Amino acid sequence: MQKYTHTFENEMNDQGFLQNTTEPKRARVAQKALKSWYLEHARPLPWREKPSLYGTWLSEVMLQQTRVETGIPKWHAFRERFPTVRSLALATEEEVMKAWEGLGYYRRARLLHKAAKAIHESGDFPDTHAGWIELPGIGPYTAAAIASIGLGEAVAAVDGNVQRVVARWGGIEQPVDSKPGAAKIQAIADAWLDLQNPGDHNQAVMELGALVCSPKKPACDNCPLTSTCDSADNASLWSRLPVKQPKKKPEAWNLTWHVATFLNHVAIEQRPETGIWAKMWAFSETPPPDSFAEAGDLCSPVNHILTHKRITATFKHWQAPDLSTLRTHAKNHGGEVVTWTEFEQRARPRLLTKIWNELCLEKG
DNA sequence: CTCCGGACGT
DNA sequence: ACGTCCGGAG
Repeated sequence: MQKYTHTFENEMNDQGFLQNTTEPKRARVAQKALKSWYLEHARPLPWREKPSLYGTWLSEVMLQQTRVETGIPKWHAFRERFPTVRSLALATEEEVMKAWEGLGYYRRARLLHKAAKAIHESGDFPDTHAGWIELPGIGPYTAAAIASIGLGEAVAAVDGNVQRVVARWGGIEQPVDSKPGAAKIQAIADAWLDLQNPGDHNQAVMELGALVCSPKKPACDNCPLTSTCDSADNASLWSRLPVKQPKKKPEAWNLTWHVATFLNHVAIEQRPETGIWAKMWAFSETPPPDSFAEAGDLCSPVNHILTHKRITATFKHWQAPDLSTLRTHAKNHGGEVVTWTEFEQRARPRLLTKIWNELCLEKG
């Protein structure tokens, strides 16, 4: 874990004078400003109200790759469904997946469940950063966030918000996702860290990234760091930062789902353990045998754009001659037959839930 | 459309 | 170091 050992060398300022304030001083000035700003501007987020390790852990995992506004209602619903880590540990994976429905990155739900079992098994939550990072689904950021917020451990948490704030503040031009770039970001984050109050400090940096130092239009006028920030009111700099390594284009993907039905019953299957929508419930990607009557498309092709795939999904409708044929067909694919209403209880990809009413309307 | 965002498997 | 996983906002 990162300690407060980094030191900066003295630098010339842009007037060419040797600065009488060393870089660590500059970091302390930023830290102080951040602290008082946060006292005034921290949002009343639900997991901050009655903080608990369980609530903090859940919020941090949910907020990996998920926006706060999306996370809030899901966090409440999840806590209601699984009030304790024990109840989560004793739940089935199916139930956990269902509670995660719509949040995306479904592996997070399975890793959260695995971690809950490990915590339940060991009798309590880990009480150090080192303990947390051992758990499934807990990486460097999440471990640091939980350890600082929940345990008061002095570790700097670096997420996307922090990368942006720090890269702009320090004028870091290297890609933040490269090894040298990440090291620079971490060094500054470590130098900023408030050792007395690491949890609030980390949240302050992230809050600043969310509320003020936003990706598109940072509000430098309202920023507590303007006096020390390299990018303050410098659009040609902040608009380029943070630098990220170029990402490859998503591939186009045509997906055909074969919707085999008999009256209000439908054959469904659980997707494989790996790949897109792992272990979510959907339709078969292979057509049923000849005894099924082709009944056209259930709806016009649906476009669903993800970062890594541009999906065009077609829903081909097939009518089974009778219920037992439908059941046999489903069973051959490791699937099962349910009513549409029962299907709604399963964890389904967003692509399905977003056009669910159209599918049901046409189901006949 | 473009951009945003952590963990983990390879 | 790079690819794979999702969904929502602008």
